[in-house]
Formats: sequence, structure tokens, C-alpha cells
Amino acid sequence: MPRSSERSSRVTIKDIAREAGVDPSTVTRALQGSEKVRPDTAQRVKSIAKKLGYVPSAMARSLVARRSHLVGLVIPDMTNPFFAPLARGIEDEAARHNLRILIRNTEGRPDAERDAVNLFSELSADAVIVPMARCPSSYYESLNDDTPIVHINREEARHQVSCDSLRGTALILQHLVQLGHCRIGFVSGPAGPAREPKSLAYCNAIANLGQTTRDDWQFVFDGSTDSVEVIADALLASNDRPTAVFAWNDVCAIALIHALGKRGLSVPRDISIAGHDDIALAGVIQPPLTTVRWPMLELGVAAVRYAVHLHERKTAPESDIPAPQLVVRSSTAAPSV
Amino acid sequence: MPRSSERSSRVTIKDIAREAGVDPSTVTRALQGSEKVRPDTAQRVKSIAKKLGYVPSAMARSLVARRSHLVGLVIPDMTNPFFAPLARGIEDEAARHNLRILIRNTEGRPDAERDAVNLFSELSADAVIVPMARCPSSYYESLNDDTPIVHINREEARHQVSCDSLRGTALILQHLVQLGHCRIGFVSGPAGPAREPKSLAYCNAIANLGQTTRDDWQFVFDGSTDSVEVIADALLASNDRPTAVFAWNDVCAIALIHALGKRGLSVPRDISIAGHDDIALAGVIQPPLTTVRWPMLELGVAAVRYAVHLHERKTAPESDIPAPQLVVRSSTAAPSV
DNA sequence: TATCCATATACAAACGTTTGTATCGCTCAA
DNA sequence: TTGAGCGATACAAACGTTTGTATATGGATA
Repeated sequence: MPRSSERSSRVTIKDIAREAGVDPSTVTRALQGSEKVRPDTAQRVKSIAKKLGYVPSAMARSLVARRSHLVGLVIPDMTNPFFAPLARGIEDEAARHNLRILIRNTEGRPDAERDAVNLFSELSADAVIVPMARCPSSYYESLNDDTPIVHINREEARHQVSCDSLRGTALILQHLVQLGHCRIGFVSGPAGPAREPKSLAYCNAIANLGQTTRDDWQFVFDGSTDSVEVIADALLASNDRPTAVFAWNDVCAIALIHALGKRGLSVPRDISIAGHDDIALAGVIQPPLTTVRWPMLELGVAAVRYAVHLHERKTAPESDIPAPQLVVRSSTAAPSV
Repeated sequence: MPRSSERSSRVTIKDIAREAGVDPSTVTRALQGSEKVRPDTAQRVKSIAKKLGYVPSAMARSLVARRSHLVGLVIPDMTNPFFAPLARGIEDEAARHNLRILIRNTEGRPDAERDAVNLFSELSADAVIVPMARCPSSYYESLNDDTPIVHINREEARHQVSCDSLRGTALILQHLVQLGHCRIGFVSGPAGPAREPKSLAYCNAIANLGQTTRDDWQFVFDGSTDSVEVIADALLASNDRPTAVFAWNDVCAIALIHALGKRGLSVPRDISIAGHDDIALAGVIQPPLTTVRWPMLELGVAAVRYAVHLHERKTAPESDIPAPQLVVRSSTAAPSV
């Protein structure tokens, strides 16, 4: 029996006050459990509130409190299970701080990312967490700082938490070289500010290991299955093709294994494939994927902590986040040559 | 150069008004592009707003407008890529109606689901979309109806859009029987109001096809990889074990294929496995998974349309949603007997 | 020059809360 | 009997918008 009256608009604190014969301010205090209200009055107010199906207005509340206890999370790609542990870490830590997480999905589109940040800003979110931002730094610098933005793995940003983001590349390449590979290809992720540094990290790591690379051993995955087919074709066309490929994304690596299989190449017998991210499925596909585990959960926790401290003490907390780890499974092996 | 002043709180319409030498109401109208403002005044106001880095307060705005143009989406499991197309359909359709989607993740916990619905309600969301709700119907019936809840595939709910949710079961089982299987196992999804109907659908379909089932051919997947191991063990222990298993969830099916592989059973040679949902990876794993494609994208679109009509015309729109489809790949084959 | 209309702008109330301060009615001590 | 002190409650202002109405300014008309 929610609404007992016939009015069509929302039940307010005033409705409760009228019914209880008290002032609205008394209702607020009663509902908050303030000690300045007589217990029996408080009880009466509460039961009337319940009877009427009262739902407080976050709008009005936040307006006067000038904060919303909301934290925005901007996710570039819900399809990628990679972000799930991040979200979980964020949710858990947020709950501990009496904050509530709201998520917005951008599908990798920079305009959607701007819109998401904007919406959270309009909602007076306490903070906005943006993992793997697609918009250029200049955009974030132009924002006024009422709403702090916390980036994840974006070294140049004002506020950010990160792990050693390029470590994974080094680990994987080192692993492949140790197995005896010397022609190692690379597939970089979708467009965005993160692409360049990744390619660079690959080139550097290759150089550090005393190996060489070639332009036609480097490919771009745009998130679609079509682009994987193109990559597979290009790979086979190369007359001196890589014996191993490092794909910057497990989803891409898995799709690539399949595309190569269709073309008669078996992994890891004919070619080794390594991924990145260690999504939940990576260990249960055939062959189980060699990849890099990122400390996404820990990054989420750290991001929320950072946001909280930013809000309260205006000073950045230290937090140490475990380094990315190599997870060797069965999609990589010594070259067959 | 966002904030030119030294004040630390948010830039408001009053700040702009003061700087432009006009009344706040004129600022609003100028910013809205109302035709009652002289063009040069409007221009001046706009440029000042930009200069000050003005961000409107959604709180204040929604408070007076008494609506937020926000639609809440409650997702039980972000890990499951199954929900990605739903979210995309919802986002796209919402954009067309000038609505913005906010997502909250519940990880399948009923209390988190209640909290999510509650939050959206407090935020005066125009509607809340709840796919695969975990809370009992009685909870939803007890809610006051200022904030309409639109369910997805929940026949008993007041407001819902759905496809023929049990069709998939029938299609898969029919396919398996046609291949010659007569001992067909079943793995149902995680706990919640949807589990019972699913098991029932399985039993009914089995009966309709003139087959029989046994209690020890039916298993429960709770979302963890551990539970898949348990299922695999139980499956092997059965002395008259199923020659095919239908798992109500691709993620579960994929993990099951792997767990059986570890125990020496090859799919589909030794046992057929079928999934449900047709997630993006289903086609690119080894072996490619036979499954059922659900019209998630279309359901998302329909849900938003439903919500919009509920808000505007108070009458439910008709929409026809394509039926679930059987997608036969390579994880099912004739029994080897 | 007085009147009228249109146009541009200002004024004020409202949305639903929260919170600081004022007021009321007690009891208790002097 | 009076006044201080206190506990419970009422009053009022504020948060940042939007919107209906009132006002002022100017030009055209009579």
C-alpha cells in the first residue's frame, strides 16, 4: 500500500510533517536519528514516512549539502570483461566510504567520454574515475576543478593512480625471447592516447632484448572481429612472418587464435600468441592463454581512496599497487623451426 | 583558464548574472536559447558562462523541473558480456529521446539490487530498467510508483518487455534430440527468481520431446569457476552420464568444456555442450559454441521505448521483438555411442 | 504631448531538503 | 513566585535553477 493519498506527485517531507502534526525540520531530524527529537515523536514520524512510501529527494538533499556522495565511473568498453574487476574494487571501497558508484559507458567514443564526465559534473559527483581515458589531456586540463577527475594509468594526468603500465610488455617479450623467438609481432589496442605509448613500449622492449622488429609485424586491432581477420591475413602474407605475436588485449588474442586456426595455423605449435589483461575466460579457453595479469581490483580501490582524500584532506595518499604479473599458460611455446 | 575568481565553490548562474549585469532569469533564458532575449545579450551571457567554466547544476535543475532525464539501468553481472548488447541498445535508444543512462552494478546480490533501484528513485530517474531481476516480485510491488520500473523478461511484472524466454531451451533440446541424444543434462543459472522457471522449461521441453531426465543430470552453476569443477566431477561420476549438456549461460558452458577437457573428455567427440546467450566470444573459442542468440539489443530498445511511453502517454506501447535463435556451431554433434 | 503596444529585462515564488536560531513550555532552585 | 536552564519543537533562510508575471523602456500612433 504505497501512496495513500490521491495526489499524483512525490511524497515529501512536508506531507509527513502535516500528517504527524509537526514541522518539516522535525521530520528531517527524526529521520536522521538526531538526538534532539523525542523518541516517541521520532517513532511516529518514521512510521508515517514508511506508510506513505516516502523516498527522499537526492536532488534537494544534495543541493543544500553541496555534495552528492556519488562517484562516477566512466567505462570505455563494457564488452571487455577486463573492466569487471576494476568496477568491483571500486564498488567495494566506495561502500566503505559511504559513497555510491554510478557507471557510464562510452564505447570508446571520446564525445561520449566528455558527455559522461560532464554529466557527473552536473550531478555534483564527489569524484569521477576514468580508466583508460580516450580524450586528450588538454581536455581534462581545461575542466574546472570542482569535480576532481581521477585517472587510471595516465602518468601525465594531475590526479591518477597507476601500476607500472608498460611492465607487462617487457614481461611478455622477455618470456617469448627466452622461449627462442626472435621474430615477434605486436597488435596494439584501439585508437586513443594510450596507443602510442604502447607501441613505443613494444619497440623499446624489443630493443632492450637485443631483437629487431619490422613495420609489417605491427598491427592495429580496432575492436571488431573483422579487423582480426585482416590481421590474420596480413600475418600470413608476410614472407618472413613472426613466430610469436603479442596482442595488447585478451579478447583480441582469443579472436586471433581462432582466425589463425581457420587458416590452418595451430597455436602454439605453428605460432605463439600472448595476450594482456588476464580476463576471466583466459584460463578456460583452448589453448589456455599466456597473458599478463593487471592489478585492476587494487587500482580500483586505490582510485577511490585517492578520490576520498582529494575531497577531504586535499592531499594525495600513497598506495602501493602490485606490479603486473606474467601468467604463463599454453598459448606460447618454443618456435617450431 | 576555468575559474577566474578566487571563490572556491561552484560557479552559478548568479555569478554569470552579476558579471553580465543582468538578472539570473535572463541568464537562464539566454543559455536555453529562448527567443525572448536580445541576441547581443545572449551572446554576452554565453561567453561569460564559458569564460567562468559554468556547469549547470543537475540537482537544482531537476528539482524544479521535477524530472531528471535520467534512466537507471541495473546490471546483475558486469562480468558477463551478455549484458553488453543490452546496454548498447538502451544507450542508443535513450540518446534518441534525450535521456541519459546511468548504470549500477549489483553482482547478483538482491540487497545491492534494492539499493540500486532506491538510488535511482532518489535521483528521480524517469525510469529504471532491471534485466533479470534477482529480487522477488513482492519487493517491486511494494514500491510506490513515482519511478516506473521496467523489467526485462519477467512475465509477472507490471511493466516489462520480453522475448519468448523459454524458446531457447526448446530449440537447443530439439537440436540435441535430432542429433540422436537421449540423455541430456542441464546446468541452471545462479540463484534468483529466474532459476525455477528455467528448470521447469527444461523439464517440460524434455517431456515434450518424449525424453526423460534424472535428478543427477541437473546441476547448478553459481557463477564461480569452482562450481564448474564440481559439476564436471559429478558429471563423470554418473555411471549413466549424459551424452549432451545444455548450460544456461555461455560463460558456464565455456568453463565446462575446459573442465571436461582437463578430465580427458573432448567436446563434441565425447560429449556435446550447448550454451545460451551467444556472447561475443562464443564464436571464436575452440570449439565454437552451439548456443542461442537472444535479442538483447532489441530488448534494450524496447525497454527504453516502454519507459518513455510510460512517462509521456501513460500507455504501454506494442513492440515486436525477434524470437531467440539457435546458433549451431561445433560444440554439439551426434553421440559417439 | 499623451496613450498604447511591443520588447527586453527584472522580480519573485517555487522545487524538497537541511540547519542555525528563536521560541515555547517545563522543572528546579532561590 | 520568579527567573534561570533546558529540552523539544517551530521558524526561516539557503542551496541553484526555472518560469509566470510585473515593470521599464522605447517607438509609433492619435
